[in-house]
Amino acid sequence: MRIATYNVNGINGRLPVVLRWLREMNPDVACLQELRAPDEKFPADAIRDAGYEAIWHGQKSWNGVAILSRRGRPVETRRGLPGDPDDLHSCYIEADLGGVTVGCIYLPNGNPAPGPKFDYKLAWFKRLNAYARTLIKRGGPVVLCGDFNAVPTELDAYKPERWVHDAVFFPQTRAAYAKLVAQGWTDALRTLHPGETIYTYWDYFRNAFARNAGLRMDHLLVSPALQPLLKGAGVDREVRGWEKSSDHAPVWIELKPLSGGPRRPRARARN
DNA sequence: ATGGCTCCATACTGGAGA
Repeated sequence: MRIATYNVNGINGRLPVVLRWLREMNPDVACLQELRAPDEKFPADAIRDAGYEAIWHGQKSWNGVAILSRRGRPVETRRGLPGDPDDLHSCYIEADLGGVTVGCIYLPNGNPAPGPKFDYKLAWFKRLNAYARTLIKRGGPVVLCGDFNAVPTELDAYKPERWVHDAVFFPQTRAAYAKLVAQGWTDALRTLHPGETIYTYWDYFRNAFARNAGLRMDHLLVSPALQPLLKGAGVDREVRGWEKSSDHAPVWIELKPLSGGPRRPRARARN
């Protein structure tokens, strides 16, 4: 089972790229961020024609998250993080997909930092961490993925010194991310590829992609119950080089099939 | 410190992204 996350930077402007990516990479589940479209402008028909059922939480111009599945309709379990009923930003949606809980995150960017936008980012991060802890305590199989707008370590940035004044690399941002992972989550990309240069974002300026001047800030975190099933992780890097690409590339994990339960014999292989 | 590029809105320009 392949679960992917992709910050599309405008679902309608990006639709041809997204459909091509779904067709070529064929993820079972796709979490999208930065739809930048209200609910009524989500291209549900085109996505259904591509073989995916979807749930989404849109917003005019900014933010917006969606979960797509080609293995049956995602069953929505939450939209929006708990802890602030006045927060109207569309930045979190969650679904059950065949027994796996998948949370799709668009963590606020927070620039300029310091300032009120950065304060909002840190407050949002704090709410995420509080909620993520309840997921860990519940003990089930969970994937939390998306654009965290957090660059975990210096290894995850080309020329990290250029980013020290940016909200994605601020010490408080990295500390919040480290605190989240320390709850028991496995950062899939980094755990399976320790020491490697892995980027998921290259800005549109300065020919950044061609120079591989990127950042790693799109992440897939798996809960302890899923960690033994994690068998692969990667970045669909070539998508970033396609015509009219997002500034992010899709990122994915591959999970072994969930067993039907501790006492149930393994199902016989289907042809 | 700024700009480079690209998206969206309702547009001939500006805000946000990171």
